[in-house]
Amino acid sequence: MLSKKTKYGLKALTFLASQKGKDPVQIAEIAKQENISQKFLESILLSLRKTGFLGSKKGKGGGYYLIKDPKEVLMTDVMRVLEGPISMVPCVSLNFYEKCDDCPDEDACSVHKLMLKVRDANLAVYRNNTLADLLL
Amino acid sequence: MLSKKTKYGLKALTFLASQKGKDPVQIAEIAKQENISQKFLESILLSLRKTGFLGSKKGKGGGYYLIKDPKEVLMTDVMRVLEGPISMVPCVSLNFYEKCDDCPDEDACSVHKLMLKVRDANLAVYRNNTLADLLL
DNA sequence: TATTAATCTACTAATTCTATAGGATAAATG
DNA sequence: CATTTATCCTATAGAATTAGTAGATTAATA
Repeated sequence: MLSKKTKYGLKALTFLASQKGKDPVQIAEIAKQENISQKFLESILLSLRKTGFLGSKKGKGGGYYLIKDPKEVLMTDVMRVLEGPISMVPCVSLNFYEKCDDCPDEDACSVHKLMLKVRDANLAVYRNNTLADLLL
Repeated sequence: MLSKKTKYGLKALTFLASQKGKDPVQIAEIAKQENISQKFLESILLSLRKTGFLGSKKGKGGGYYLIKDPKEVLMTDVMRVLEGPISMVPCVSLNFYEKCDDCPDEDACSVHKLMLKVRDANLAVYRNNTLADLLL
């Protein structure tokens, strides 16, 4: 299941991408438009800022704004930050690889074999979609 | 992340599929060979029996055995039983559809749009793989 | 300086996951 | 028919994760 964090994060990014200008948008505005708990959204936007997707401005007229062009924002990167590894098991992860403690031989593992295919299929989708592709 | 339940279930199914004869295999034997907690595996095998993947026999010489030919066991069905819906959000699920309570218009939802593609990609993998494909 | 809005820390409630315990039931064997 | 063997079933408990809340702080603007 997709976490609410990811769901809300994607909606917020899409909302910001759909704004005409590059003026900062307040958390409260995004939360209202997208039906998201404001306090929860607050922490999500913060993490998106710390990972380089958003910029922010404090005080009056402040808010969040996209740093890059939506066409340059790959879903692989967004998903890894919001949802975590794209792989369903660490032993097939490109960016978060870990050996299974219970599995003596990776190459002989049926789960490993299946999850490799699943990983590749998901990567293909995320690599071929940018924030701009979510816009309409 | 793939749950341990699914991981263990897949390993058990593969183990049973790799057996030469159709003689029942005891839980203890599978648990030992695959490094799985026996009691946990017990409940997993039980659910696989109740959903028509396995048969069982009690008493001495008893155990679990595959009911179908591994070639006939689709990963779509296995995954749905062990891991639940293949879709990451209910609003794109074929078998477990539910409307999002926060989303006024599905067709305008960026998350919906992306997750449709993800679902299709995953379905393609699971539909094209049977238990027999995990064997080597 | 007053107002506005993001920042940060800490905490809580609910849910799900991963088991474990213990007895009931059924089948085979001698 | 009694004993052994192994599945069946219910209940429960600890750990981890998720989702959300509270409240004080910091920075920018007018």
